[in-house]
Amino acid sequence: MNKSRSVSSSVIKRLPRYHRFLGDLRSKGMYRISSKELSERMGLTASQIRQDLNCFGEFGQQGYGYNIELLQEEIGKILGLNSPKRAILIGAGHMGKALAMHFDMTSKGFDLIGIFDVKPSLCGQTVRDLPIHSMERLDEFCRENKPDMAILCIPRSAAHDVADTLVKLGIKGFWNFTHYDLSVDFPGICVENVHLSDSLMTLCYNINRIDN
Amino acid sequence: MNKSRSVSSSVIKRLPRYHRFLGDLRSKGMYRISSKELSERMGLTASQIRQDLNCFGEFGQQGYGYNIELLQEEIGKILGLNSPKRAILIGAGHMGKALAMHFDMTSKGFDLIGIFDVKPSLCGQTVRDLPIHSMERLDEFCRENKPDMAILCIPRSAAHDVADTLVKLGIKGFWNFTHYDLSVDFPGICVENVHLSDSLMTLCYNINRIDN
DNA sequence: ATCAGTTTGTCAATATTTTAACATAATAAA
DNA sequence: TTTATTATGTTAAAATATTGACAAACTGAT
Repeated sequence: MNKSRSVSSSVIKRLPRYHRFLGDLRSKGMYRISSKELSERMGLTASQIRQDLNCFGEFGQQGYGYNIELLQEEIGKILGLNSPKRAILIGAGHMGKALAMHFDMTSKGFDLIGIFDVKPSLCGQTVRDLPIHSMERLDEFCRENKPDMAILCIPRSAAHDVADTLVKLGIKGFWNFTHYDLSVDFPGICVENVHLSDSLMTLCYNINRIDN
Repeated sequence: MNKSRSVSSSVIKRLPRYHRFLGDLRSKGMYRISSKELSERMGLTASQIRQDLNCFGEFGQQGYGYNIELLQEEIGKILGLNSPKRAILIGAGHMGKALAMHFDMTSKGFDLIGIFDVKPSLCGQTVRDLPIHSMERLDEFCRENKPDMAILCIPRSAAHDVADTLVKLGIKGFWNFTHYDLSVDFPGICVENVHLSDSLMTLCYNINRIDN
């Protein structure tokens, strides 16, 4: 099914959005859609949608379009949402807690299996049935539970060292909320930086542009 | 100083990252840097950095490089961080509270001036010295305080209608944490979608790729 | 069964983004 | 002062990404 050559990251970054829109259409009771109609709803070109999907196979039918349910499933498979990976959360401050409580990771390919924080006062507390462990237990926990990925909600200053430790414990990817670019330090490891500051500054720029 | 033709969003999206790295260098006591050295630290090409900066003016000197402090200031000005805009937060659930408490908006060009939530039990509570208002007070508040921007931390289902109301009340930009693409609905309004789900799915894809 | 109308997958053309190359100008050392 | 070195701003080339065009294939109505 997969075409062998590697797919550009521009395409990959659009897949979750397709997945989301197709989910919406499904919940509206729709069962089929053409690239043209989908493109209008998403604010893209039909050509781009067809081009993107073609990186992975042929999911549509001429004269008919795409089966919405089928296509969403396929994109889910491509993204790997079906076989959840184990995730641990490092840092149970406001952001960490918000993510753990508010965010359904299971439907996005991950299961949260452990929470850690340096702060002794937090240890023992429970978030969504998971106890917050002391950082001292990290080593042991990772060897027992083999998590695949870590969510970093820790101060900037701690980011590099904690990430270094985690890489040595076998962590393969980071969802990084720290104001620090991990990708530069760890080539070969997957990093998704969520730089909230950056997006806010971009918004600031854009608001100024329409004003002036 | 500004060159008149509009600058591509690829360039704009890199500016906050430059700003951040330059801040780091400053705090390390460095005062000058060449595009070559900066590129190595950031994992870019020197050419790209020079090209990017050139969209806005000439900030360096041949044979010397860039003055770090000066360049950071200039990028801050370009982004508009100097003249803070007024922001309101809609939705004081976990994510909303985490942002309000955890996040320094002032240094990113915004001042948080009001918080709103539909839930009656939250109203009256205080977050960082700001009271949480009922949504009924939104109209009055906006007319009095003229906020420029709204942070949306509300359920998906409410997103469109709330945004619609806010646009009518003069809001010019959204920092949108809802799983919903506002940009499609409101052309002309600035929207920064923070789709945490999307970045998590992208990470899932990438972790699978290195596994297989 | 036939035929007009759709819509895909793909190839080719266009546009955008990134990288490389280099003339020019400043630095810093002799 | 002179000269070798450094490093910018800018132009040109290469690489990517997006869009347009169309033959082939299916739908659905007659």
